Amino acid sequence: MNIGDAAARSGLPPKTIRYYESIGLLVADRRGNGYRDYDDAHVHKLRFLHRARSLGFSVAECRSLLSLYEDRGRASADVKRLAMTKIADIDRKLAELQALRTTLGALAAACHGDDRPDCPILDDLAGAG
Amino acid sequence: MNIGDAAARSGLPPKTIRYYESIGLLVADRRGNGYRDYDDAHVHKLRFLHRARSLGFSVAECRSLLSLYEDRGRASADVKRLAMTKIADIDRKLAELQALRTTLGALAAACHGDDRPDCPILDDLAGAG
DNA sequence: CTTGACCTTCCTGTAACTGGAAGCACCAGC
DNA sequence: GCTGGTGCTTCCAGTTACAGGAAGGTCAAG
Repeated sequence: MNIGDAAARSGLPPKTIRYYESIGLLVADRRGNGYRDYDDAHVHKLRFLHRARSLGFSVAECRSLLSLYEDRGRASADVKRLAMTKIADIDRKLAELQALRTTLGALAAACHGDDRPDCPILDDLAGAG
Repeated sequence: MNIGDAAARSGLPPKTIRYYESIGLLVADRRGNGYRDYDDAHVHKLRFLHRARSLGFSVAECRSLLSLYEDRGRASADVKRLAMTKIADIDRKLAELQALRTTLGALAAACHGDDRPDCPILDDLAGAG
């Protein structure tokens, strides 16, 4: 099938699929006219990549996951290790964002937000840096 | 003072300060030898930028904040609006990350993580995309 | 006078695409 | 056979917010 159909079935835009091929992540076959040619196995892997990306795995991590996926004899521990690392990353980001949320929330709450020039938000930015 | 001192006092690397100047965010004076020259007002604004960036404001938003900061007659409502938008962004990201965290956590918990090839994480990636 | 630290500009690379231009392929209709 | 429209190809540029590094000028100390 053409890249457009593969895109529709995988949920990834054609541009992204070509990009993945350009970095060697998933290379398609070619037909006589130069068009890329996809079969169900390709689409399956594209969906795999789509899901993995949406779960926050980087493209580099997707490359590992894909090769683990294609390796019939791999140990589940290898996959779990990647997942645990990713979870730790997420927890760090969550903590950071929550701290930001708290700080900004407090500043916004302290700001009366009317037409007066006095503003605790700017005061904080100016003073606490 | 030289850019190195301004960097030390503001907490921003010289590279970043030059970058900010290159995009017109904060332009320094120049001395006869071509060196950038900073005074306390510059350093103050650099610290302002440093703090605002660390609070998650984009460089574009920092530009707005800085011009609001320099505008003695601005209304605090303008600043608060920016902050509230940013808070909404943060809340969206938090929700996304928490959903990721839940999904990945469940997958990792279901994976026995030993040397057997059976792996719920890969099964999910393969099937749920 | 030399050494080393600091400054300058410019170029490249990062992550993961997205948008757009120029040009070929294919199919339907006339 | 020709035309139109859609889809495919490649390649180039832009995005965000810098970081790394090269080549070369400047300055203070010894």
